[in-house]
Amino acid sequence: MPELIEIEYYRRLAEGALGRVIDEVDAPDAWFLKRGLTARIVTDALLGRQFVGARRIGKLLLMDMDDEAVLGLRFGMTGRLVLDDCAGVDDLQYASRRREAAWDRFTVHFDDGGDLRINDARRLGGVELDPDEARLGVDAAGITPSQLTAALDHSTAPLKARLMDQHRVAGLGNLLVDEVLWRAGLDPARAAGSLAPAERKRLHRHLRRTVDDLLADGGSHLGRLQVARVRGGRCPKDGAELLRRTVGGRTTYSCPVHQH
DNA sequence: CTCGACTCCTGTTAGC
DNA sequence: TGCTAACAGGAGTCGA
Repeated sequence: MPELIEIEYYRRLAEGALGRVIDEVDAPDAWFLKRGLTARIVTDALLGRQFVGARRIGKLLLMDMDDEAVLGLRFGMTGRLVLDDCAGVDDLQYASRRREAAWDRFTVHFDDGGDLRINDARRLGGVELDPDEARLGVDAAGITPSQLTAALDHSTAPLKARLMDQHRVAGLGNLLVDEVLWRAGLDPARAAGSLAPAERKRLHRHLRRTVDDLLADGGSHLGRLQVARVRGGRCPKDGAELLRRTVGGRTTYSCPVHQH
Protein backbone atom coordinates (compact mmCIF):
# COMPACT_ATOMS: atom_id res chain seq x y z
CA MET A 1 0.00 0.00 0.00
CA PRO A 2 1.22 3.50 -0.52
CA GLU A 3 3.46 4.66 2.28
CA LEU A 4 6.06 7.40 2.23
CA ILE A 5 8.03 5.52 -0.45
CA GLU A 6 5.16 5.27 -2.92
CA ILE A 7 3.99 8.83 -2.30
CA GLU A 8 7.51 10.03 -3.09
CA TYR A 9 7.30 8.21 -6.44
CA TYR A 10 3.92 9.85 -7.00
CA ARG A 11 5.45 13.23 -6.20
CA ARG A 12 8.17 12.73 -8.78
CA LEU A 13 5.55 11.69 -11.34
CA ALA A 14 3.42 14.73 -10.46
CA GLU A 15 6.30 17.04 -11.35
CA GLY A 16 5.36 16.21 -14.93
CA ALA A 17 2.07 18.02 -14.35
CA LEU A 18 3.66 21.34 -13.42
CA GLY A 19 3.12 24.37 -15.64
CA ARG A 20 0.23 22.87 -17.60
CA VAL A 21 -3.08 24.70 -17.83
CA ILE A 22 -6.05 22.96 -16.21
CA ASP A 23 -9.13 23.09 -18.41
CA GLU A 24 -11.42 20.52 -16.79
CA VAL A 25 -11.88 18.77 -13.45
CA ASP A 26 -13.71 15.47 -12.91
CA ALA A 27 -14.76 14.83 -9.32
CA PRO A 28 -17.51 12.22 -9.70
CA ASP A 29 -17.22 10.80 -6.18
CA ALA A 30 -18.41 13.13 -3.41
CA TRP A 31 -17.07 10.72 -0.77
CA PHE A 32 -13.58 11.28 -2.13
CA LEU A 33 -13.77 15.04 -1.48
CA LYS A 34 -12.85 15.73 2.14
CA ARG A 35 -13.48 18.45 4.69
CA GLY A 36 -16.49 20.04 3.06
CA LEU A 37 -14.99 20.15 -0.41
CA THR A 38 -17.45 19.86 -3.31
CA ALA A 39 -17.00 19.27 -7.03
CA ARG A 40 -18.07 22.88 -7.63
CA ILE A 41 -15.58 24.36 -5.17
CA VAL A 42 -12.62 22.30 -6.34
CA THR A 43 -13.44 22.93 -10.00
CA ASP A 44 -13.64 26.69 -9.42
CA ALA A 45 -10.32 26.56 -7.56
CA LEU A 46 -8.47 24.70 -10.32
CA LEU A 47 -9.95 25.79 -13.64
CA GLY A 48 -7.62 27.93 -15.75
CA ARG A 49 -4.80 27.54 -13.26
CA GLN A 50 -1.54 25.56 -13.17
CA PHE A 51 0.32 23.48 -10.63
CA VAL A 52 3.64 25.12 -9.79
CA GLY A 53 5.02 22.75 -7.16
CA ALA A 54 4.75 19.11 -6.06
CA ARG A 55 5.64 18.57 -2.40
CA ARG A 56 5.22 15.70 0.02
CA ILE A 57 4.83 15.47 3.77
CA GLY A 58 4.54 11.89 4.93
CA LYS A 59 1.79 10.26 2.89
CA LEU A 60 0.24 13.56 1.84
CA LEU A 61 1.00 14.84 -1.67
CA LEU A 62 0.75 18.62 -1.93
CA MET A 63 0.20 20.32 -5.26
CA ASP A 64 0.90 24.04 -5.09
CA MET A 65 -1.29 26.20 -7.34
CA ASP A 66 -0.18 29.39 -9.08
CA ASP A 67 -2.44 31.42 -6.78
CA GLU A 68 -1.05 30.07 -3.46
CA ALA A 69 -3.86 27.58 -2.97
CA VAL A 70 -2.78 24.00 -2.26
CA LEU A 71 -4.42 20.79 -3.44
CA GLY A 72 -3.87 17.91 -1.02
CA LEU A 73 -4.01 14.34 -2.34
CA ARG A 74 -4.23 11.23 -0.16
CA PHE A 75 -4.04 7.68 -1.45
CA GLY A 76 -5.23 5.52 1.41
CA MET A 77 -4.34 1.92 0.86
CA THR A 78 -5.03 1.32 -2.82
CA GLY A 79 -4.74 4.74 -4.44
CA ARG A 80 -2.57 5.24 -7.52
CA LEU A 81 -1.49 8.43 -9.19
CA VAL A 82 -1.66 8.30 -12.99
CA LEU A 83 -0.23 11.01 -15.26
CA ASP A 84 -1.01 10.91 -18.99
CA ASP A 85 -1.88 7.20 -18.61
CA CYS A 86 1.44 6.42 -16.89
CA ALA A 87 1.14 5.01 -13.37
CA GLY A 88 3.58 6.18 -10.71
CA VAL A 89 3.78 2.73 -9.22
CA ASP A 90 2.95 -0.54 -10.98
CA ASP A 91 2.90 -3.08 -8.20
CA LEU A 92 0.94 -1.94 -5.17
CA GLN A 93 0.70 -4.38 -2.25
CA TYR A 94 -2.89 -5.35 -1.33
CA ALA A 95 -4.24 -3.47 -4.36
CA SER A 96 -5.61 -5.00 -7.50
CA ARG A 97 -3.27 -4.85 -10.46
CA ARG A 98 -6.17 -4.01 -12.73
CA ARG A 99 -6.94 -0.40 -13.44
CA GLU A 100 -10.64 0.08 -13.95
CA ALA A 101 -11.83 3.42 -15.29
CA ALA A 102 -14.63 3.20 -12.72
CA TRP A 103 -12.01 3.55 -10.01
CA ASP A 104 -10.91 6.98 -11.27
CA ARG A 105 -12.06 9.08 -8.32
CA PHE A 106 -10.55 12.42 -9.27
CA THR A 107 -9.16 13.69 -12.57
CA VAL A 108 -7.54 16.97 -13.58
CA HIS A 109 -7.47 17.53 -17.35
CA PHE A 110 -4.93 19.81 -19.02
CA ASP A 111 -5.47 21.84 -22.17
CA ASP A 112 -2.74 19.83 -23.93
CA GLY A 113 -4.97 16.73 -23.78
CA GLY A 114 -3.21 15.00 -20.87
CA ASP A 115 -4.51 14.42 -17.39
CA LEU A 116 -3.61 13.65 -13.78
CA ARG A 117 -5.76 11.01 -12.11
CA ILE A 118 -6.22 9.24 -8.81
CA ASN A 119 -7.35 5.67 -9.38
CA ASP A 120 -8.48 4.07 -6.11
CA ALA A 121 -10.50 0.88 -5.90
CA ARG A 122 -11.08 1.04 -2.16
CA ARG A 123 -11.84 4.76 -1.90
CA LEU A 124 -9.72 5.19 1.22
CA GLY A 125 -7.86 8.10 -0.34
CA GLY A 126 -9.19 11.60 -0.78
CA VAL A 127 -8.76 15.14 -2.04
CA GLU A 128 -8.78 18.32 0.02
CA LEU A 129 -8.11 21.99 -0.51
CA ASP A 130 -5.52 23.80 1.63
CA PRO A 131 -4.86 20.88 4.00
CA ASP A 132 -3.57 21.69 7.47
CA GLU A 133 0.10 20.85 7.01
CA ALA A 134 0.91 21.66 10.64
CA ARG A 135 -1.06 18.64 11.79
CA LEU A 136 1.54 16.33 10.36
CA GLY A 137 4.69 15.41 12.22
CA VAL A 138 8.20 15.57 10.83
CA ASP A 139 8.69 13.53 7.68
CA ALA A 140 10.27 10.15 8.42
CA ALA A 141 12.65 10.39 5.45
CA GLY A 142 14.56 13.27 6.99
CA ILE A 143 13.97 12.77 10.69
CA THR A 144 16.87 13.64 13.03
CA PRO A 145 17.83 11.70 16.17
CA SER A 146 16.49 14.44 18.44
CA GLN A 147 13.21 14.63 16.51
CA LEU A 148 12.80 10.88 16.86
CA THR A 149 13.50 11.11 20.58
CA ALA A 150 10.91 13.85 20.95
CA ALA A 151 8.34 11.68 19.15
CA LEU A 152 8.92 8.70 21.44
CA ASP A 153 9.82 10.08 24.85
CA HIS A 154 7.53 9.79 27.86
CA SER A 155 5.02 7.64 25.98
CA THR A 156 3.51 4.44 27.29
CA ALA A 157 1.93 3.68 23.91
CA PRO A 158 3.45 0.80 21.94
CA LEU A 159 6.54 1.80 19.98
CA LYS A 160 4.85 0.80 16.75
CA ALA A 161 1.73 2.87 17.44
CA ARG A 162 3.83 5.94 18.12
CA LEU A 163 5.84 5.51 14.93
CA MET A 164 2.65 5.20 12.90
CA ASP A 165 1.05 8.27 14.51
CA GLN A 166 1.14 10.71 11.57
CA HIS A 167 0.90 13.69 13.93
CA ARG A 168 4.30 12.78 15.37
CA VAL A 169 6.20 11.08 12.57
CA ALA A 170 4.73 11.37 9.09
CA GLY A 171 5.01 8.75 6.40
CA LEU A 172 5.40 5.39 8.10
CA GLY A 173 2.74 2.74 7.54
CA ASN A 174 2.27 -0.78 8.75
CA LEU A 175 4.71 -2.56 6.45
CA LEU A 176 7.48 0.00 6.80
CA VAL A 177 7.28 0.06 10.61
CA ASP A 178 7.36 -3.73 10.85
CA GLU A 179 10.41 -3.76 8.58
CA VAL A 180 12.23 -1.03 10.53
CA LEU A 181 11.61 -2.61 13.94
CA TRP A 182 12.58 -6.02 12.62
CA ARG A 183 15.87 -4.64 11.29
CA ALA A 184 16.50 -2.70 14.50
CA GLY A 185 15.73 -5.71 16.71
CA LEU A 186 13.07 -3.89 18.71
CA ASP A 187 9.77 -5.29 19.98
CA PRO A 188 6.85 -3.34 18.41
CA ALA A 189 4.81 -3.70 21.61
CA ARG A 190 7.36 -2.09 23.90
CA ALA A 191 6.45 1.24 25.45
CA ALA A 192 7.79 3.95 23.13
CA GLY A 193 9.30 5.84 26.05
CA SER A 194 11.19 2.84 27.37
CA LEU A 195 13.98 2.88 24.79
CA ALA A 196 17.49 3.37 26.10
CA PRO A 197 19.65 5.97 24.30
CA ALA A 198 21.56 3.25 22.45
CA GLU A 199 18.30 1.67 21.28
CA ARG A 200 16.95 5.00 20.07
CA LYS A 201 20.15 5.53 18.15
CA ARG A 202 19.84 2.08 16.60
CA LEU A 203 16.21 2.72 15.70
CA HIS A 204 17.10 6.03 14.06
CA ARG A 205 19.89 4.50 12.01
CA HIS A 206 17.69 1.64 10.78
CA LEU A 207 14.75 3.94 10.11
CA ARG A 208 16.77 6.22 7.86
CA ARG A 209 18.54 3.35 6.16
CA THR A 210 15.34 1.38 5.54
CA VAL A 211 13.65 4.39 3.93
CA ASP A 212 16.72 4.99 1.75
CA ASP A 213 16.97 1.31 0.79
CA LEU A 214 13.32 0.95 -0.15
CA LEU A 215 13.29 4.22 -2.09
CA ALA A 216 16.19 2.84 -4.10
CA ASP A 217 14.70 -0.66 -4.40
CA GLY A 218 11.28 0.42 -5.59
CA GLY A 219 8.63 0.08 -2.90
CA SER A 220 7.65 -0.34 0.74
CA HIS A 221 6.66 -3.94 0.06
CA LEU A 222 10.21 -4.90 -0.98
CA GLY A 223 11.64 -5.09 2.53
CA ARG A 224 13.40 -8.23 3.69
CA LEU A 225 10.72 -9.03 6.26
CA GLN A 226 7.88 -8.69 3.77
CA VAL A 227 8.33 -12.12 2.15
CA ALA A 228 7.87 -13.73 5.58
CA ARG A 229 4.95 -11.53 6.59
CA VAL A 230 2.39 -14.35 6.29
CA ARG A 231 0.87 -16.74 8.80
CA GLY A 232 3.50 -19.23 9.88
CA GLY A 233 6.26 -17.19 8.24
CA ARG A 234 9.80 -17.54 9.53
CA CYS A 235 12.30 -14.84 10.42
CA PRO A 236 14.71 -14.32 7.48
CA LYS A 237 17.47 -13.58 10.01
CA ASP A 238 17.30 -16.50 12.42
CA GLY A 239 14.60 -18.83 11.14
CA ALA A 240 12.32 -18.52 14.16
CA GLU A 241 8.57 -18.60 13.51
CA LEU A 242 7.33 -15.01 13.45
CA LEU A 243 4.88 -13.77 16.05
CA ARG A 244 1.62 -12.52 14.53
CA ARG A 245 -0.49 -10.24 16.72
CA THR A 246 -2.29 -6.93 16.81
CA VAL A 247 -0.25 -3.95 17.98
CA GLY A 248 -1.58 -0.44 17.75
CA GLY A 249 -4.68 -1.83 16.08
CA ARG A 250 -2.73 -3.30 13.15
CA THR A 251 -1.63 -6.78 12.17
CA THR A 252 1.97 -7.02 13.32
CA TYR A 253 4.70 -9.51 12.52
CA SER A 254 7.83 -9.64 14.65
CA CYS A 255 10.56 -12.10 15.58
CA PRO A 256 10.34 -13.43 19.15
CA VAL A 257 14.04 -14.29 19.09
CA HIS A 258 15.86 -11.13 18.06
CA GLN A 259 13.34 -8.32 18.68
CA HIS A 260 13.26 -7.14 22.28
C1' DC B 1 -3.47 15.70 26.28
C1' DT B 2 -3.08 10.52 25.62
C1' DC B 3 -4.41 6.30 23.85
C1' DG B 4 -7.34 2.30 22.64
C1' DA B 5 -11.57 0.91 20.35
C1' DC B 6 -14.42 1.41 16.66
C1' DT B 7 -15.77 2.66 11.82
C1' DC B 8 -15.40 3.37 6.96
C1' DC B 9 -14.17 1.66 2.25
C1' DT B 10 -14.22 -2.92 -1.30
C1' DG B 11 -11.26 -6.38 -4.04
C1' DT B 12 -9.11 -10.67 -2.98
C1' DT B 13 -8.70 -14.96 -0.97
C1' DA B 14 -9.35 -18.81 2.20
C1' DG B 15 -12.51 -22.17 3.40
C1' DC B 16 -16.65 -24.80 3.32
C1' DT C 1 -18.45 -24.77 -8.72
C1' DG C 2 -20.32 -21.09 -6.05
C1' DC C 3 -21.00 -18.90 -2.06
C1' DT C 4 -19.69 -16.44 2.40
C1' DA C 5 -16.74 -14.50 5.74
C1' DA C 6 -12.43 -12.87 6.91
C1' DC C 7 -8.79 -9.92 5.72
C1' DA C 8 -5.97 -5.96 4.29
C1' DG C 9 -4.54 -0.79 6.49
C1' DG C 10 -4.88 4.64 6.36
C1' DA C 11 -7.30 7.97 8.84
C1' DG C 12 -10.97 10.17 11.44
C1' DT C 13 -13.94 10.11 15.54
C1' DC C 14 -15.27 9.12 20.18
C1' DG C 15 -14.89 8.18 25.00
C1' DA C 16 -12.33 6.80 29.20
